[in-house]
Amino acid sequence: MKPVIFHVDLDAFFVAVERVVDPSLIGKPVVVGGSPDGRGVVTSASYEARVFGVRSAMSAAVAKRLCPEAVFVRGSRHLYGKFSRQFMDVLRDFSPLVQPASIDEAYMDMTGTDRLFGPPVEAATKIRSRVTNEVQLTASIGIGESKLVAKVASNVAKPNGVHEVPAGASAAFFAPMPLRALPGIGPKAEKGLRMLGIKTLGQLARFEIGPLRRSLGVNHAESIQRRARGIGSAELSIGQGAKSISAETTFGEDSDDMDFLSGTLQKLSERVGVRLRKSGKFARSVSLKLRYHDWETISRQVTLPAPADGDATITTAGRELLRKAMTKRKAKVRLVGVGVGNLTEQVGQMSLLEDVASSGPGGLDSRLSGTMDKIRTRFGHDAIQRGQSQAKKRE
DNA sequence: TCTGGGGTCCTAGGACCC
DNA sequence: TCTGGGGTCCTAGGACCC
Repeated sequence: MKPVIFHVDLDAFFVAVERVVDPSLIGKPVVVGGSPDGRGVVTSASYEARVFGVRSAMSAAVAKRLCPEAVFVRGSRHLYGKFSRQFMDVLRDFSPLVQPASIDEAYMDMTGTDRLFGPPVEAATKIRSRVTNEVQLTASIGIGESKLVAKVASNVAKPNGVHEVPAGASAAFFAPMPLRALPGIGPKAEKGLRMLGIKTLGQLARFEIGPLRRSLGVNHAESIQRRARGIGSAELSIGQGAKSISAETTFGEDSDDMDFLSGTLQKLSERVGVRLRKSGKFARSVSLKLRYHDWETISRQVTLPAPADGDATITTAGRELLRKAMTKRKAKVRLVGVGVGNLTEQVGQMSLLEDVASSGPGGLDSRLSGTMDKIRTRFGHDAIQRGQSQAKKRE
């Protein structure tokens, strides 16, 4: 049986949620994102704002210049998470195979559901009306024989529509499209391909592999060309959870004050730690990210002696990386970030020789952090703080 | 115009082991 | 005293996506 994959994508998600909460925003140009007076960028713009050229990822200051009458909204992760969960729950009523791809989109394997919901387009209509009724948001759905085709099709369907690409018609569907329509071709790849005279996916699909390899690298060239021909996987990956967890912040003003940087790093580490413990996993590595005033961005990583989930372990490792990095390049910094990676589900057998009393799983740091999580859940995040972060409150 | 925050995947080099 | 080849782990950086 030919696979039937849906890609379901909420329309202008952040803006749409803000309008559910505050209906006075309906019909106005709305920009969700950072402050236009500081270093904010646009996360999402309503269609009314897009008319003025406002796009996501552009600086909020520029957006304001393009569209002075736009309403700027800060946005709340928490709120978006709530809507996202409701949305995913609706999808799971239609198929057990749902793969969330981000906060506002998911793939569904709808193969063989005809008898339950009718042919694909009819099923898509049912899903969309349930999303509208229960989550108060509109969704667009792309239907194809692979995740790749479904994803591109949902973009064609936008806003508030359905687009089906029949099995076997994928290559023809892609052929006239511009390069950037293919997920995986960004600004760099587009530039390289344009220099070869390639403008459409059809041209890319037929192009000689030799020059493509020289432009994109051997592996990338072959995978991009395969995708341009409409060939993609229909396999959904379900329920693996995050592979890394990180938190970062950009300062209002660049700083090279070690006390300040170190204090910020501790707060970020605690935020990461809370999410890590919530996931039930343990980290085998800790990473630091620094962006200097001149936009040079570095990352440094260490592997921990044993998997850990405690705040102090993350903070200590991050501090050590920070100290080394700032010794090597002492310049003002605009962004600092901390992350954990190589997450493991289970804790291996601990060697008796290993000193894990303080940092390891079930060790002092892990248990203390867990206790702090419980207190924070009951009384709020600021109810309790570990030693050193109190003196350094100056964000 | 001046660039957020959260992720994923890939590449490439060096260390280390057999 | 002139050095192979394969595999795995670790680290750094970059492209890309939402």
